[in-house]
Amino acid sequence: MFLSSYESSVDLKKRVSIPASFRKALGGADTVYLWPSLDKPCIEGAGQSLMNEFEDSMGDLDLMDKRRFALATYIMGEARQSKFDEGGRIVLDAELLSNAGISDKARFVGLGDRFQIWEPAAFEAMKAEMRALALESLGLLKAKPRRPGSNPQAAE
Amino acid sequence: MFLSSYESSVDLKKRVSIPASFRKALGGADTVYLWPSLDKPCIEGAGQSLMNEFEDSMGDLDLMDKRRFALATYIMGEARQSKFDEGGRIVLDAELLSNAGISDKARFVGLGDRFQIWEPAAFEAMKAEMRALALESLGLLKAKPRRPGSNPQAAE
DNA sequence: GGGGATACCATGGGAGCGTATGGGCAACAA
DNA sequence: TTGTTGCCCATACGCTCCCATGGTATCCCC
Repeated sequence: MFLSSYESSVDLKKRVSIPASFRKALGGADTVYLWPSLDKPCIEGAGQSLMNEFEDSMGDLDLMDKRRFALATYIMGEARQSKFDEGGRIVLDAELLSNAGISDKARFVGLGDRFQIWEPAAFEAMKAEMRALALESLGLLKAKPRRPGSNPQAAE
Repeated sequence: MFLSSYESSVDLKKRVSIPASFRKALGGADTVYLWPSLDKPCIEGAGQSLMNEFEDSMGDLDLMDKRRFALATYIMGEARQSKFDEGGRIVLDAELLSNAGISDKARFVGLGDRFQIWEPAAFEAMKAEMRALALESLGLLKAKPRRPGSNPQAAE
């Protein structure tokens, strides 16, 4: 699971270190998938498993469904597979960088099944904007009844 | 279950001992999840099971739901997984400490399924404030006339 | 009940390792 | 050639893990 957030620097060769904990979350694989976010000025990234989920979900749509084509174009078409070096770094290409407005600092933000890479100031601004909504939405979590399968013992 | 409250000191390396009873509440696991409280100047913490509940609850929201994104950003993006050493200590990073205003003393407060870490004076202030509010609220309850449709049994 | 032994807990310090980051070099394309 | 890309080595710092110490509460035995 991608958790927490980290800031790392982009060097002259446009390389950034993927946070060590994110690399561990990828479970030993040496590649990540990256794509420009559809609706936000940032880069999104994930491992093989989320990519497979996308593929499966798309498989549920009709072959000629326009939406399928749109999704394929924007997700499959825009995604890149990046291999990181032994230092755990990847190279961000110019398109990804400019889409997110990143120059020399990049903030990695874990979102569970995926992560995002933001220009630090832009991330702070977005977060401030989201705060009220997050507070409201907390109620959604609390309202959830305990499911039969869960193990209450583990919390004690 | 996280119960009662304890005060422990933060050393030069920003380490704090997790109260022994809290460690027992984690049921043998050697990690805790920590995140800055969304609405209070303190740190919140919990074990794996509460984190799983968060993740599951979020999974119920639609992928493009703004609330899902807000929650993911504030919960997954802010939470850290901390492993404690054999002495039962964890390291608090600078962001968590500054958000809670903690310098050299930390008060652990059990809240059942999670716990909070406060700067001792801030905790006392909050408690005093809560007490006043609780007293006021009691007055409101007494003043309230019994409604016709209500069930007197349930209130007694 | 007093005294001591023991186990556990909180806290301090040090050493080794992993991570982040900079730079060099060769292969390849424009 | 010149710039770009992938691969490798080098280094410093910070963090994690481990060992050590002192204090306290509990239990047992005398």
